[in-house]
Amino acid sequence: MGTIVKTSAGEEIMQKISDSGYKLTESRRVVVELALKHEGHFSAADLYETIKSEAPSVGRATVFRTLDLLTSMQLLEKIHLGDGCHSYVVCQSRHHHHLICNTCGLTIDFENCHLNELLQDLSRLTNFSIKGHWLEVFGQCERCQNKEQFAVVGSIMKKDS
Amino acid sequence: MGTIVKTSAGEEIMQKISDSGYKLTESRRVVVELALKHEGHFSAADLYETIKSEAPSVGRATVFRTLDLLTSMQLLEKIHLGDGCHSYVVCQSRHHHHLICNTCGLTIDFENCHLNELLQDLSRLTNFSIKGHWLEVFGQCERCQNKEQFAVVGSIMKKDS
DNA sequence: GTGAGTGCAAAACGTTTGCATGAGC
DNA sequence: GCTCATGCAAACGTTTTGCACTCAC
Repeated sequence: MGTIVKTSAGEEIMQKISDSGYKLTESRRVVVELALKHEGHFSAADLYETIKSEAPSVGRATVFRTLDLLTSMQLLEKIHLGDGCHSYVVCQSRHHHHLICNTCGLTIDFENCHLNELLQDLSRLTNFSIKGHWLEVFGQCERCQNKEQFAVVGSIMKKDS
Repeated sequence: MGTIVKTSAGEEIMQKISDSGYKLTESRRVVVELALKHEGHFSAADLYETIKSEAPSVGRATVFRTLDLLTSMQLLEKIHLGDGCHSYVVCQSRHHHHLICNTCGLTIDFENCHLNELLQDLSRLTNFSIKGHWLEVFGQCERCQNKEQFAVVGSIMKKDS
């Protein structure tokens, strides 16, 4: 307990932190490694819960500060879920969007949004100077679709267990 | 001061509230009318500030409760700004998206997002069952673009006023 | 050695809730 | 008159901040 396995992706991020002139501290390494452990998106609270059990010496404020740092370096991205909560996802490419599983949180990136034509039309019609856009797609991943079928059967079988 | 002008749009919303079986109270009327006063999006805090000066008897909790009610009736929609704050916009049509001015908050709805092809591709590639999507476009409206030009000139002219 | 970074606790923030009172139907 | 809705205040969860200490450079 308490041993944080260092991943290569984590080391890569630590390198970028160092390259940007920030110090390589143990707390930052913990936050980075545990953030990478999450398959999909995660909230600050999720991450802090994990940290409390795996590396209890790291404080809550440090989690928020490190998440902010990573977000400002575009290594993480803040996303919004349907219910209004915000979460973070690890960020790979420059301009991209997310396909998010509402059930398990699995997040898949995609790049080409084919929106250029729409944005040009909008700009022409409204005289807005368009600065950016934000697209998120919600659904259910293959695994959760299958699980849900099993779950229904299961709940019938062991009702009021 | 303290006089809430009743708009026809406001009366229309009040009618829908009544039709849905909710009571037509003075507080709800105040929230609806002052929400309609906002040209673009507004936060709960924005609205409560306005209410504190125009109708100070209405409590904070009522503002939140009424915003929730209007959102659940799809008369308002909760949107997310780039910085992570949520705001509300008055909602006209069924499926639509928003073009938002980053400077003044002016919000323009548009309906056709031409995303069907993209969503089909995504579904095919990932085996996700796609439930919905969310698109917001950010930019600067014509008026704010012009204002910004003046503002630059202005600040040069009366620097350190 | 120095200052950026930290942990802790308290504060701030936005939002929700419990409850006695009041207004709409 | 009955109930829903309200105002108030307190509680809540999340995020930020102030401060003394410490660790990476």
